[in-house]
Amino acid sequence: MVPAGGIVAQRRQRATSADVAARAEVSRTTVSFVLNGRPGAGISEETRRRVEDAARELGYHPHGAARALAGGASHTIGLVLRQSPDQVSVDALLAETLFGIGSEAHLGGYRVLLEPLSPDGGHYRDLVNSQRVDGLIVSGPRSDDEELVALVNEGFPIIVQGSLPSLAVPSVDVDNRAGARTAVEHLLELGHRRIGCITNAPLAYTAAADRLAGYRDALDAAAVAFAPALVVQGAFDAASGWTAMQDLLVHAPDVTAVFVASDIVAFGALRAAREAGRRVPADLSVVGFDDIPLARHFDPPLTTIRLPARALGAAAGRALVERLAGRAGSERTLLPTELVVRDSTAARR
Amino acid sequence: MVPAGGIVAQRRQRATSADVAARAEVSRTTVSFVLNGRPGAGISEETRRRVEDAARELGYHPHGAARALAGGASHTIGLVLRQSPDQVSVDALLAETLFGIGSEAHLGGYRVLLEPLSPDGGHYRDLVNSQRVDGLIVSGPRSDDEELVALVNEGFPIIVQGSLPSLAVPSVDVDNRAGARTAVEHLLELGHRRIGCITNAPLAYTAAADRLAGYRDALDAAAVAFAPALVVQGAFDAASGWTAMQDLLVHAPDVTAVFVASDIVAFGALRAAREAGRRVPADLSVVGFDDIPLARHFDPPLTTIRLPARALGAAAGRALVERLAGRAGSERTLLPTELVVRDSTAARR
DNA sequence: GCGCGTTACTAACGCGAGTTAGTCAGTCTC
DNA sequence: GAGACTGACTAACTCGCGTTAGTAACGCGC
Repeated sequence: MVPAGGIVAQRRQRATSADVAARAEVSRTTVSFVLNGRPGAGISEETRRRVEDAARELGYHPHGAARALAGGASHTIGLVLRQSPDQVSVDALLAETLFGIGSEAHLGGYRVLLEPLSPDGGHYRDLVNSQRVDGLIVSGPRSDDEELVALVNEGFPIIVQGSLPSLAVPSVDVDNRAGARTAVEHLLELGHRRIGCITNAPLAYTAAADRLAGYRDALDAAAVAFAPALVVQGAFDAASGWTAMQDLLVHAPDVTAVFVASDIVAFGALRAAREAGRRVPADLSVVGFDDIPLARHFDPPLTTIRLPARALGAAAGRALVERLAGRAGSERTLLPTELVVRDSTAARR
Repeated sequence: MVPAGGIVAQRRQRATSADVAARAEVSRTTVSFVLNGRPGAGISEETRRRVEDAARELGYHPHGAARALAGGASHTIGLVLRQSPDQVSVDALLAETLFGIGSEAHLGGYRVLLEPLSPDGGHYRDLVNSQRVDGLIVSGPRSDDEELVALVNEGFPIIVQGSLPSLAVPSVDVDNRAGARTAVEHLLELGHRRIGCITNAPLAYTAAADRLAGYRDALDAAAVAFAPALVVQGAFDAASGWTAMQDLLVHAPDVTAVFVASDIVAFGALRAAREAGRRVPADLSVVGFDDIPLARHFDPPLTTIRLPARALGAAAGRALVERLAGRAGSERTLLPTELVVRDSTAARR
């Protein structure tokens, strides 16, 4: 029968460690020792069992805040997400990244507190001040982020996801340069020599500069002269790729291949190529970068460099967990990329 | 001079409310009253100022865990993110959604704790048990989610983002049905009468069923007979759209327009149309749904229904905050969509 | 000059854990 | 058989804050 008083479900009173102690007829200290598997604490097998049984029977779950207060650690890491133009492709892979971070955090016994910031500001300092997080992962950092600089200088545990050459802080990123190099090597192997490059963003962005450097690396290694006229800057979106490819085909009509340092930009570039009457890959080979989910459905399906989003998140999470455990990891982790060959590239005729 | 002992920056000892009290020469209680602006507590202007000054000078920030423990509320909401196939398009808009949730949570004084789950399982019950969150937003729920059912029955504050008709729980979703209707009305206004429909997912997904219902609504209102042969099921990705459109054009070659209930699926459909020699929009008008960032760059730029991702997140956040404040909101919130006319639709010739 | 109501505070308890410094009984050593 | 040691626990303190119950001073009415 439903007790009088209403339809609201009775909220069973939470069991505390004192309840467990009472039920197991031991002290709270013993409960704490048993449940936290404290090494070196002499606990008899019999007592241990009694405590564990009592905890189970009462449905005991330690109270997070109490534990944080007493233990001096929140067991929580903060994830600062900054929405900025260079993130558009990362956005597409955001879900993957989050899962990566989350799974590693869990392995280390941490939860993830999210702090989404608008591009033009917003503070996360308070997360640190209020001791809500033990460490931070800052994604898409800007070099003019004073909060970040201050926190790093104070020695607060931070891992940056992305690149921030101006600041000495451990970071995790994809190996943009090596990835770009791989992309261009693929084109070289197909016999192309006049290879254009459309950047993913203005070169002030390190990711863009790095990818361009990878392009040059590949050319240098193959002893192909670098021609500045073959490089056009894109800017995050497909529209920029469209105009960039138009430019390129006008000023360097003899290119037989183009490395476009972003799938989204490449999407626009493909269209421009089509409109200029160049068949891809028959007349023009195109390699992208990122491998967004839609890339396999481009027309033609895009050969590209896969950005390991989940692994990236996992690496960031792991690095922070390691750091919090006192094990200092490497200062900079670069994740390898992978060439995914589809139908937008072909041997030079 | 750097003090002996190492390069590690001195971590200034955090100030506690007791420190503030000492400095202001009042009791800790007074500090608490002042800083929490407690109504009805007689505090003289002079004292208030002394406390505020002391707090500022010491750089005092209340300790989150202590506050949670004493206050009985974590001031944190949990966000459960489930990665499932029907989320692919939502994924593309995930960043926006997160910002929406985050900003509303902040307004209500809450932080967001993220719990990413794999499609095949993972638990979030523990977030609740450990009192780490005061409420939950569950995104992409499944009707067979027993944890969810149990928590809802216990009266735990939950807002579902998406649809879950089988469970009586407050939810927030985009108005799929009305959006689809708008899309099809647009086609009808352009003079089309043989209008196909490619669903975004199998009809077991409520979003897919709702969008199909909106399609029928529009036809009914215009007294256009519904023809089952004009409906083909898509399944999340562009490949499914490709085959669906091929099917449709074979079995109903006389269609002059198609409503595709997902931009990503539409992307594949556009390609199939092109390959079948149908020019869009001259021979065939296409309307999508979602307005993913890339839609404006499709070939042709896609007319579609905008899914207000940020507003969706904000609505979910607001609903939960309201609920936690004891103000019961509506059980179900449906957000309006907006027709975005681009170049994939034209008047019937 | 005693009670009553304000005003402006404060002492002390409680939240639910983790942790330090024991206690106490039994065993081993020489 | 006194002292050292070990094993198995526990009393009591701590973390930083919110909050309840109370106090002390003051004015006011009669």
